[in-house]
Amino acid sequence: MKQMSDNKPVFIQIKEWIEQHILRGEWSKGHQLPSVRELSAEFGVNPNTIARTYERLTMEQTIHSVRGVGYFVSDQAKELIETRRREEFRKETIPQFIADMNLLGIELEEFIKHYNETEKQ
Amino acid sequence: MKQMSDNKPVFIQIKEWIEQHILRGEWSKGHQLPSVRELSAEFGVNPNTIARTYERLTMEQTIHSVRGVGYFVSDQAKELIETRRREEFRKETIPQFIADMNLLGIELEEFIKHYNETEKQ
Amino acid sequence: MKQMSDNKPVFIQIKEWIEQHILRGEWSKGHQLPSVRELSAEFGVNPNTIARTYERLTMEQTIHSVRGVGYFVSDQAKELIETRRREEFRKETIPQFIADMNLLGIELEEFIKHYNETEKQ
Amino acid sequence: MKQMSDNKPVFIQIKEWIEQHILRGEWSKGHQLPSVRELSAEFGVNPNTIARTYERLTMEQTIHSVRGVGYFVSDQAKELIETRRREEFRKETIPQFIADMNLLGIELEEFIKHYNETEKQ
DNA sequence: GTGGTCTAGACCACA
DNA sequence: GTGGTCTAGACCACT
Repeated sequence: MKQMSDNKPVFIQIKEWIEQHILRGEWSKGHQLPSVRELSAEFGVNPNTIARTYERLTMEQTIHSVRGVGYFVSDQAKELIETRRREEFRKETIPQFIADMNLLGIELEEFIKHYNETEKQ
Repeated sequence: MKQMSDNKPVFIQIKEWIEQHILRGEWSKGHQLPSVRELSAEFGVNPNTIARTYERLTMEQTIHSVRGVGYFVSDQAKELIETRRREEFRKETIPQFIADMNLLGIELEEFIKHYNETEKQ
Repeated sequence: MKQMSDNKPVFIQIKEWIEQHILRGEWSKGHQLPSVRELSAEFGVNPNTIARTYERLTMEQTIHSVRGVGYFVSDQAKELIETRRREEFRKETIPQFIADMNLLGIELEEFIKHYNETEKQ
Repeated sequence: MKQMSDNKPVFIQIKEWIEQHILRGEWSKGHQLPSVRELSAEFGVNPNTIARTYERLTMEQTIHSVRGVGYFVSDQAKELIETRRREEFRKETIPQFIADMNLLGIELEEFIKHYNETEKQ
């Protein structure tokens, strides 16, 4: 059974887990997603929770359902996710991150060191 | 009346607003904070909400109360906040930030450019 | 409906009532606590009061919440409570108790007599 | 300026400070207490707070006022305080203390050791 | 005036 | 159903 972190709602965590697969190219367009039952078993959550995740992803046009068959990754899925996330990252995450660095006195050098160490792995 | 963003709970936003004042040195140790009623008027929220904020800050030993008198910034307040936040930033924020950069294909150069532009301001 | 003494705030009394259950081993790690509404009915207090109790126990890492599910006893709960209480007892309660004995002229023998009588019960 | 601990209301702390003097025999019956102004200066509190302390002690017949002269320790003061405190100590403090010892697994031997060490000082 | 506790009731997010 | 946040208003203890 997959492990989940705390804090975030479960259905958001599963949504992000799915988006990771798409972003990394592991699930490309047309790929069939695991069934609701399958995924609910894997995460140990109520099927309703998975249904809710799929519903949300459908609303965002990341996936689409084919009645009686299952859910599939949409054609534009990867681009949509990337665009949305990049924009948010540049407009909100980066400025906030830099503001925090300044406030806490974290130097750019320290960040670059962290970055390079992560890259090597 | 002070403006607040959405997303986060109000009492957390006010907590962070207070911590900013302390981190920036505007409210140093021994400084008396605005009274519960005063601050509730300033933010346009219920006094209970401010009381909750102060209660939490008290439990974190950032401030302390004197009954019938008011709330005061604790001696170790700034150090406590900085220590807590730096630890969280290094252990959680930075790794997550770098993971997102990689996932979204944001280059280190772009980040450094953002950083330098922010610095100049 | 459970009975409570006066003097102490209600939410503290309920907090201690919960800690007793944990200390006595009746509620071990992973045990699900009564829901906020359930306990508020049992003690005849407002749900907010129970929520406050649970919130404080959460901040002390004695319990933790799972949204939409409930509150659970944390793994380290018993040890945490015991450590905190023992420390307080040794550093504050015992010295104060002995000071009072001396001040009031209560002899050690009398205390030991009380102690042994209690033990037999 | 005298130091005060936290937690307890100031006027209670001052009340207990006065009672200590009487219990220890330092202020025997007929002894004139410090004036309100004097004591308020010594403790660094508002004169109202001292007035309230004296008022309470007067109500409990521990002291009495002579108009235009000051406050004096009553004849039965020491006995009154001792009786009240001893009763409370035997009926409430000791049983609670022993219950806590059992709950926290503090042995009688440890208590006696604490007791003897305090005695030597 | 200050903080501390509590009730009553609302609305939201989550499973 | 669960917890989480917030408002409105009350009463108390303390300075």
